[in-house]
Amino acid sequence: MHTPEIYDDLQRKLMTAAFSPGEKLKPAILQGEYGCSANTVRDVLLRLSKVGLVDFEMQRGFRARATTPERRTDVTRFRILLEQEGARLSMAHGGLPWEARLSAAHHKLSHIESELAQSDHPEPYMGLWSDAEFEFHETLISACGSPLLIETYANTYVQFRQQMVSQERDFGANYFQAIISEHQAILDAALARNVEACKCAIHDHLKRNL
Amino acid sequence: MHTPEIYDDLQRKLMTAAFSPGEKLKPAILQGEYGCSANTVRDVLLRLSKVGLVDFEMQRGFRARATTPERRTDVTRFRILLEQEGARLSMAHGGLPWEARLSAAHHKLSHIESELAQSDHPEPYMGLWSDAEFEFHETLISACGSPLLIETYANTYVQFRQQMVSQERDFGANYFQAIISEHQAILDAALARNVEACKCAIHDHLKRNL
DNA sequence: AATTCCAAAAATTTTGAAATTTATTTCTAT
DNA sequence: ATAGAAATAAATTTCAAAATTTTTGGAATT
Repeated sequence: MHTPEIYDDLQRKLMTAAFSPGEKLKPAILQGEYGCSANTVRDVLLRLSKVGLVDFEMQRGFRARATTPERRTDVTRFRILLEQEGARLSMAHGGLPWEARLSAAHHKLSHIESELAQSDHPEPYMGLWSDAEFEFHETLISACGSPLLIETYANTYVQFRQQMVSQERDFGANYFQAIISEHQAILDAALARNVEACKCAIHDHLKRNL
Repeated sequence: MHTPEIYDDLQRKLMTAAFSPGEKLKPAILQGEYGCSANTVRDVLLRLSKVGLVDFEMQRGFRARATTPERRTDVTRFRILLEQEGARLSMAHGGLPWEARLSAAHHKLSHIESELAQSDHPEPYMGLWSDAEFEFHETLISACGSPLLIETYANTYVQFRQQMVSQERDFGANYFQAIISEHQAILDAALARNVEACKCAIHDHLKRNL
C-alpha cells in the first residue's frame, strides 16, 4: 500500500470510529497492516494531525482525537461560524454558476436522503451520505472567495464527523425527514440571497449538536 | 541541533522573509545547516505546513508560502473574522482575571510601541514587538471558550506576519502612533464590553491590509 | 501505605542509504 | 529549427536499524 491509500484508509477509519477516541496510534503496529515501514505511517499520521483528526505530541506519539461533549460543541460552533460567513460571502459574490452547482449538489444529497429516510438500516450508506452532505455544504461556501476559509471549513467538517460518529443517535425515519427540510431551508435561503434566513437555517441545522 | 530548535529557527526565518516567497525548501540542503539528517528536516517542514507557513505537495516537496496581494487580503479578512468572534465571546464570558490579563498584555505592548515610535531604526526590535502584539490579541480572545478558535487564530496570525514582512512599509513615526491608538481603542472597547465598538476597532486596526 | 528510585521494556525519533519519482538535458527525427 | 524521446541528473519518498526518550514494574526507603 502506498501513502495516498494509507492516508485515505486511516482518514476513513478515524471518521468512522474504527479507533476508539484517544486510542494510541503506533506506527510500529500499523506498519504491519499496511505492509510498509513505520516511518511511512508516521508521515501519514503527521499529515492527519494537520487536519485535526489525529493528536500529535512531541516524544509521545499519535492518538486518535478524543471525543468529548465540550469538543463536540466547540467544533459545532466553529463550523457554524465558518459556514455562516462563507455562505454570506457566497451569496454576495456567487453568480449563476454557483447557484447551479449548489442546486445540483442539493439534488444529489436529497436523493440519497430520501432513500435513507425509508431504509431501516442506513449505516452502510452513511459514508455515501456524508460525502454528499459535505459536497453540498462546501458548495454553499465555495463562492466566498477565501481559500483559507474553505480549507479551514473542510478540516472542521471532518473533525465534526469524527466527533459525531462516536455519539450514537437514533436514525429514526423522522431523523432524516428533519435533515431533509433543514437542507431545503438552507438551499432556499441561499438562492433567495436572504442572508439572515440562511444564517438561521445553518444554525438550526446544526444546533442539535450544541 | 534538535528538532524543537530547528522548528523555531525555520519558523522565525519564514516569518521574517529569510526565504523568498515561494522558494523551494530542500531537506537535503537545509540538513547541512542544522547538522542533522534530511528526514529530520522533512519532519519539521511537515509540521510547519500544518501551521500554514510552508506549502507541501506530494512528490514535489516543500516551499515557503507565496505572498500575493490576494493572499494578504484573504489572511487579513480571516483574521478579522476570528478575532471579532473571539473578542465577542471573551467579552461575554471573560471575568475580572481576563480583564487583568488583557490590561497587562496591553501595558507591555504599548510600552514597546512608544519606544518604537521614537526609534529611527525599529527593524531589530520588530520580533519583540510582534511577540507582544500577538500576546495582546491572543489574550483578547483567550476567554472565548473555544480551543479550536484560539488554535486557528494562532496559525492565522503567523501566516499574517509572513504575508506582511515581505511587503515593505514605511515605519514612519506616525505609523506606530496610529497602531498605538488602534490598540488602545480595542482595549477600551473590550473592557467596556462594547461588542460593536470592539468589532469596529478590530476591523479598523487591520483594514490597512485589505 | 505511599513515595522515590532504579532497571528493563517499549515506543519514538533520528539516521544514512536505497528505491522511486520528477525535472533537466541531450539527442534524434521531422 | 522544433518537437518529441531517451538518457541523465536531481530531488523526494521509503526503508530498516541505531540511538534517544519515555513508560512500566518492582524493590527500597520514608
